[in-house]
Amino acid sequence: MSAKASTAARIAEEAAAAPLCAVFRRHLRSVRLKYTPERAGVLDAIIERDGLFEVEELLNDLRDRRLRISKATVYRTLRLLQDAGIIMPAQIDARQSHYQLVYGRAPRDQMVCVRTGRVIEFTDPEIRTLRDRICRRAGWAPVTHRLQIFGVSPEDAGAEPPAS
Amino acid sequence: MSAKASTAARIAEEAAAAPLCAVFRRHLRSVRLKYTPERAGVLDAIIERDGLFEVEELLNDLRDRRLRISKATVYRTLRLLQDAGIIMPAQIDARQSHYQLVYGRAPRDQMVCVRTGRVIEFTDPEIRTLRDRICRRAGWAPVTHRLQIFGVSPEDAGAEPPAS
DNA sequence: GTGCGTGCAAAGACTTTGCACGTAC
DNA sequence: GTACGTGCAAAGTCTTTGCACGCAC
Repeated sequence: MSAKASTAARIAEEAAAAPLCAVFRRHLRSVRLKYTPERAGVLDAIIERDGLFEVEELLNDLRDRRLRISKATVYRTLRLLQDAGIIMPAQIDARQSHYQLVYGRAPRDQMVCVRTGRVIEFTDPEIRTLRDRICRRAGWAPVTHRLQIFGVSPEDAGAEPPAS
Repeated sequence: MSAKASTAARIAEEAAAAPLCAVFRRHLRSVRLKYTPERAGVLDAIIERDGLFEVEELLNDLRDRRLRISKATVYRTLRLLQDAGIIMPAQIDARQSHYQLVYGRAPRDQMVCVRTGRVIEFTDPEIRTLRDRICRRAGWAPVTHRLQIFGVSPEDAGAEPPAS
């Protein structure tokens, strides 16, 4: 990806990110809950992470920002954000819990290197087209999808398999 | 899927299933481990399950067959089967651990109903083609993939969202 | 007798829950 | 004062590990 394309993508994402807190607020109101500083803090940290993140990272980020938000609250907020359709579990790895920001952006697909575990995110419009075609044939209404391609990246082709 | 197609598929799968224990045995030998009755029992139970399964189901199946194989051994065997490339984690749900049989069969993709959590497996050749094209462009060597399409199935269109 | 395999129970990693206290309308 | 939110610690769920015993070559 060129620097130019990446910059354009970032600007587009920042524009999309702006209303996220509004989306969250709207959802909370609809279920009669409040938009508290803790909840806002968690969402902000997620937006900063831009895409894929782990709970552990989020907790660190919040700690770094001197926001003292308990683990319990973070987990509770993650569930609310899921309900709001803002994030979804990414499930890269069974042990660690990864989530990804999904609201207002095309689903990010992942290529995972089976040698090193390295994850590269990408979006391919053809996947979406194919997904919608498959759904149409089956009579389903598509909502989103998750695609993980496992393979060996050229950089890691000589690497040892991970310790696991 | 018609009864005829399903029968044909089953026969094909049974043919493919036969050598699975040989594949496992070969892998075990290559890492200087033994093909024990416990390990065979776990693999058999997985083959019976045909595709997607959870650890809990496996444990029940083994118990039903009066095979007393401890949970620890099942988990240890699952790891070996993963190493052998026979199964892989399916990660449908963060809580339950799902696995799927992958050796010698096209990866099964899943459509997950967001209303009910119902999972339907399918295989679409175009997905594989697209996957390989994406890999080629990126210089990766494809190994396998996992695709989950989330949507609303026609049968469940009126259903309540799950309790979660 | 060395190496591997197993079951059991304990320990781990991560997540959820119960509870008491706070705060806002 | 009612309803919701939070932190803390405890409980829970699922998985892995430590250890002693057993078996096979």
